[in-house]
Amino acid sequence: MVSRAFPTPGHDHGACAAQALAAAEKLCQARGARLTAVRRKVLSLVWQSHAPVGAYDLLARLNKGGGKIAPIAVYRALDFLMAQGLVHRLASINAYMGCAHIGHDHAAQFLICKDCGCAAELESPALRKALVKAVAGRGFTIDREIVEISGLCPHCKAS
Amino acid sequence: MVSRAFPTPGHDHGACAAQALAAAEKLCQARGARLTAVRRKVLSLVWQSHAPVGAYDLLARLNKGGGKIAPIAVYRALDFLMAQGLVHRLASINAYMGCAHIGHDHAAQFLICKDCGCAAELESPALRKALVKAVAGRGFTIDREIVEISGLCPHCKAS
DNA sequence: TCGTATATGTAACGTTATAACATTTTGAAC
DNA sequence: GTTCAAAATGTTATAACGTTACATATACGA
Ligand SMILES: [Zn+2]
Ligand SMILES: [Zn+2]
Ligand SMILES: [Zn+2]
Ligand SMILES: [Zn+2]
Repeated sequence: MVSRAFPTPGHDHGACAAQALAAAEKLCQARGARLTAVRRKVLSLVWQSHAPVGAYDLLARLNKGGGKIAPIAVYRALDFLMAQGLVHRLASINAYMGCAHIGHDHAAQFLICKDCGCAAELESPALRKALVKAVAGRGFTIDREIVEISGLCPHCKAS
Repeated sequence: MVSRAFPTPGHDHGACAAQALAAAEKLCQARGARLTAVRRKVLSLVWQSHAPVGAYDLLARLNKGGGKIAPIAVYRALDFLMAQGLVHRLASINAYMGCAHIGHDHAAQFLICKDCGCAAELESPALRKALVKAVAGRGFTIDREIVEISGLCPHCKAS
């Protein structure tokens, strides 16, 4: 499920994953984009938790059980998924996470917990606005924005 | 010099570098931090331009002329320089740039031009404030913030 | 079914960063 | 000045992340 709160340790994550996969399926169908077996598998692996996962971790999970998929296959799948807005890349930790706001076409901001490894999208219009405004005076034309905030999530802070 | 505008192609960059190196020297002295030969050299290489530079680029420049310095030496120097706030790392491009606001102890934001490769620090209190505010409601404790905006600088836009 | 565009397979390679351990340098205490 | 420990550097190898190049297979409309 798309939750506005930071992912709770005990939540029904099966629902998150199922919802995300279903939405992806639907979106790709609508666009005529081909969500192939490999891509679908990678997407489901990305959604195994709310902790962003590295490409080689995904690769290992894919190959668990004797597969021989090469790194490039994972990167190609991730490229497709990112192009469709189904997955985000977190530059600060070289990892990938499922998008919780499929279809919104957003420039997202991320919260990353250093303790549990989970991440969440902030998607704050106010922050985005402040950013655009801050840049405006400098004569700079924005193409891409990366906002990644690391720290302690509420659940880890409590424990 | 510390310029508030995006670095101009024709500016007196020798002055930028000289000022930055002098400030670094002074700061380290005051702190009792050891700005050794390697570290000073790396810092000066970082300041060769306003375009963030990769660690292996720095390594190549260091070894130009037959040196045999290993990668780890560059990373150690960069670690020191970052710890002292003299250099920033840009996660989105795996590159390093000199800090233009030595001593301010700031959480900086960066503008990166895709065309000329130059970068500048934004250091907008308003943006920082908006970010903190946006996160506030989520119960998240901020440790580190990464804001990297890529696009076209005013000079490249003009040409 | 033909032909082309898209997707995947295969192998090698490039780039970025760190681990582990030996040696040297530094600066202060004696 | 000698001694000693901390800090810095040297050395070697390896981990982690990502891409190039080219061959093959699959999908899908004409
Ligand atoms: Zn969940
Ligand atoms: Zn946490
Ligand atoms: Zn300059
Ligand atoms: Zn430019």
